[in-house]
Amino acid sequence: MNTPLSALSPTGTPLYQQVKQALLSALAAGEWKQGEAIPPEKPLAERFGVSIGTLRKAIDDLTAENILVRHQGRGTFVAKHEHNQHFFRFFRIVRQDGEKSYPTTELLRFRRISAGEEAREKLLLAPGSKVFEITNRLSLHGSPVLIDTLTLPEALFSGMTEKLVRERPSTLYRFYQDSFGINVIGTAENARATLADEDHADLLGVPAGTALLELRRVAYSYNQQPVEWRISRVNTEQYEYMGQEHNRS
Amino acid sequence: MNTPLSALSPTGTPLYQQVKQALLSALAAGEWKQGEAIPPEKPLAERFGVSIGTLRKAIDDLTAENILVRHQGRGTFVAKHEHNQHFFRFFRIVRQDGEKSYPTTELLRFRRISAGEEAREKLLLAPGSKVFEITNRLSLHGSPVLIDTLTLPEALFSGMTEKLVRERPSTLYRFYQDSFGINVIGTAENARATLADEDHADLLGVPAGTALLELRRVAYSYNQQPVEWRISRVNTEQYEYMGQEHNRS
DNA sequence: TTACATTTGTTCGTATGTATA
DNA sequence: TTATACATACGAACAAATGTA
Repeated sequence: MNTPLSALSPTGTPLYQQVKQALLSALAAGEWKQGEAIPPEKPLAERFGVSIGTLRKAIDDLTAENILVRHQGRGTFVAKHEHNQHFFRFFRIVRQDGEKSYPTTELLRFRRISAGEEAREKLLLAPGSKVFEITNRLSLHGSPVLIDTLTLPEALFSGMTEKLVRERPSTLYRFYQDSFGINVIGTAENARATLADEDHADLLGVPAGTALLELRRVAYSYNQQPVEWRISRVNTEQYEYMGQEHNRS
Repeated sequence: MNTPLSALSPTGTPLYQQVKQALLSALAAGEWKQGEAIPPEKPLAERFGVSIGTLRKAIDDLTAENILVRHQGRGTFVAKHEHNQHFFRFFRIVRQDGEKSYPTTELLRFRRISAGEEAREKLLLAPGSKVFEITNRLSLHGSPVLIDTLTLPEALFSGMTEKLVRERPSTLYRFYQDSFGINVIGTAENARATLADEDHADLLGVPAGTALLELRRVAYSYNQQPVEWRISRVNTEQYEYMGQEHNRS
């Protein structure tokens, strides 16, 4: 039996937040692993010396933060951050009728170069820093729809090779996580319209001068660390970029 | 005294969600205006015939959605969506160096027409419904940058005239609020790339065939009620669309 | 299929603490 | 100081979902 929390931290912070911290500590200590169930509410409440309601409020917070997942009748589980769904959270190109599908990727080019000025600015790199530049073609429903040009700091992705990229068994962001320990947790994205140059027109199978949507994205890891700078050029004849909905109720 | 909710809707959806909907209905009916306090928890709980805890859970949801704001010791207030900051929350065009500025607007056209198919779909209107169609030109730093085509259901904006639009002293969304009691609390936005037609080229002062960013937006009020359907065509030679940042922590 | 035990979900009412006017 | 209002905490009861015997 553990010491009641309130005895350790008499006042100041609410009890349910102390419980939340205690749960986070237990998680960090590896007491329960990803995908595993944590103990039922009643035993946990007893362990921490609080009422069920207080324990539930702590768990409410943790589920809101996607750290725990509750399933009525089954239990409360440690969230897994490895679902494909999660990795596709940042892919926002859909058909104009709204139908979503998963893209297939072709690696077109892999280079190790000195970072250009814009890449250095976006990735907070010093002049002369080396980066990997990767060009991919993504297709939806069998037709090429967008060309991605990725820039990755060599410092963060040391050991990266074309072979690794080509043979990765999963999505790119999953690959970052599994092979380099880099978790993409957010992106900042801007959009412009451009005309397709010869190269892009060829790659997308459209005439030069076609209007393309140009998305410029920085992907961030913890602590706002930029880890990827990406320019996507999208043929929006049949597809469109689905913006995040703002504050709907 | 109102009828208890549970009597109207015996089972199925949880009580606290019924309370939440009832609160949203009261808000939509204008029972409390933005910035005003709603009644204290206890009277509200009695009015809906539920316990304080259930009422609080409903309000928890609404505060999480930024529809209500709680202040300990003062009360619970209808969130204000009337700060300039907020109104410009939905204006996301910035100069490519990142500098933001406020646009100036010119009214180019005002019409009352039958809603087209796409507008009907987006605004959930019956065939034959009348709408107001308003075309604006927005300029930044003195140069025209985008053409907005707005479609508004006549049913929601009855009494709308060109004169009112032209002489409104405030932003458009503020105008909706003050003159028609319509609160825009969210938007869903998609993006495509198009080529400028003759009209848009003239209005924006660019050659026909220039690539334009086309933003298609539905604005929502409470209960996902669509209130405005808008197509913006943006000259992104010097400006760009600043997407919402996704989930950074 | 049925019955049952387990676990989370919802709702209740009460008491006490804390912030505000 | 006092009254009001939201915040926290408690525990009990029943509902709903799940898995298993």
